Amino acid sequence: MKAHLQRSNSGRRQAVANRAKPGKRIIKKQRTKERILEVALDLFCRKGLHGATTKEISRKAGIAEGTLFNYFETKEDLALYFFEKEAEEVMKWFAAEKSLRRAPLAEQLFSVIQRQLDYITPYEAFIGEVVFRSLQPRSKLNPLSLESQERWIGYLRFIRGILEAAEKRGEIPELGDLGAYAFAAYYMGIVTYWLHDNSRGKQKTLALLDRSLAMALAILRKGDWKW
Amino acid sequence: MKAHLQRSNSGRRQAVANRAKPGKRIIKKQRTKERILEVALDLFCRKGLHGATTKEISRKAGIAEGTLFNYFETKEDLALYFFEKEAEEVMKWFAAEKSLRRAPLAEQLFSVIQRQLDYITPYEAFIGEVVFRSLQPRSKLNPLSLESQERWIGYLRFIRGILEAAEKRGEIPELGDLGAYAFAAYYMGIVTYWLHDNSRGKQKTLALLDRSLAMALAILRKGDWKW
DNA sequence: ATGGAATTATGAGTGTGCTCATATTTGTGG
DNA sequence: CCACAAATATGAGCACACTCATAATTCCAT
Repeated sequence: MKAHLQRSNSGRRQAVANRAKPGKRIIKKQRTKERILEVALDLFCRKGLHGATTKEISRKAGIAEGTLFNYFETKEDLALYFFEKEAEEVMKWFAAEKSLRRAPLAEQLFSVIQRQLDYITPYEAFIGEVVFRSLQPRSKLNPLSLESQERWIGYLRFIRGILEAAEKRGEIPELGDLGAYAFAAYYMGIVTYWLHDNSRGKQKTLALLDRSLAMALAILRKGDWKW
Repeated sequence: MKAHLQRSNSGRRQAVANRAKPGKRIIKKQRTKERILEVALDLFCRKGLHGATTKEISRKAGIAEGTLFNYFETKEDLALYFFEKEAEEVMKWFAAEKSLRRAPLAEQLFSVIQRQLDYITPYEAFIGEVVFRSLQPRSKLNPLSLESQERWIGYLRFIRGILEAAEKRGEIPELGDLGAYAFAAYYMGIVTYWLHDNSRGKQKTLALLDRSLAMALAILRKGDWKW
């Protein structure tokens, strides 16, 4: 088991002791991370993931080339950070949005996806290069296999929760794990469509979302499918 | 417009003139390509796409490092070759299999996917690293964007053809381009599931295929969805 | 304040995928 | 058979992502 990043045990003591003093180290660390992310976002958008080099990112962030890798294991991880944050963000948002709690499933899912798409809009230029790689397991011979899968576990549980609630309300039959799994595949399809959608305000994608979700749920409601 | 590979105009004259004499060049070329593919398949399976190096592939194939790139633009392209060949293969097979021509759509699609999965079984260890990259557009800033999309056009047209025939038979409503598009997303989901399926003979995947296809088509048959 | 431990920064070094000017091989017309 | 052109092979060289031994910084007990 390798520790890819230089790790610290800080924070544990901090959390217990004085919470008003963040400490010079933590502040610096956070500032550096923010600078990296800021510069990386700019370069990824302008040059794409492939076109932007870690050397340039480091230079413009004012750090040494090696320092970058103390913050992100790989360049790909750096790019994926934006995608991961978007998932976290939407989960928080959904938890807070109480009016959605009792809305019909179609509306919930539509809102979730729409919100996610909104969120990744600034990353449109490079997110396509990276999204699918995060989904895929690396080679089974590669020790990173599990790790890359874990990225999605939190999100899948989130979706699973939404679906389970709908199952309990009797909106849809019991789908089990496959429900969230199917949704993930569906979401990936939507993102792909979205990436190629040149209509104003991505209207076409929104229309497709609306129609396809309505259709899928209308169907699930009708039949009594036994899985 | 760059020509990435050293190209030849050979073959044109050959085709018109003497077809019994392949010519030393063409033979050598083909042999080299075969050796590369043989070695690459072995190494990709044993070490994964990331673990196998172009240096080792070249060495074991008995060619210089640079020669490899006269045959395949990138290492990724080399790996994708196996996936592309599989698509070609299944299209040929389907065209030849006359009994399938008038089979119900579910059976057709099931057969197609099952055949494709069978075909990629030897590549299981590394295909996951590569499949999704071929689907995705590279960055819009990257000139390779269109190219990587073109990989799928042939296959999508093939699926489109099958769906259109079913539309004309009245099996399903008219879906337009979205039909093939949805199928591709579905297929990607199945492949992902297949990659993680450890059941004997991938039974779970086959069961899922069966159920999900039957369900999807039963649904499409029922409603009169206007797109 | 001070020494020492824990943490973070550094950049020369490594092996990689890939390029390109050059050399070699193959095909063709005289 | 011989020049000449076209196609193909070659490997030194390049920029890249990433590593790691070492240096610099921060923290804390004394």
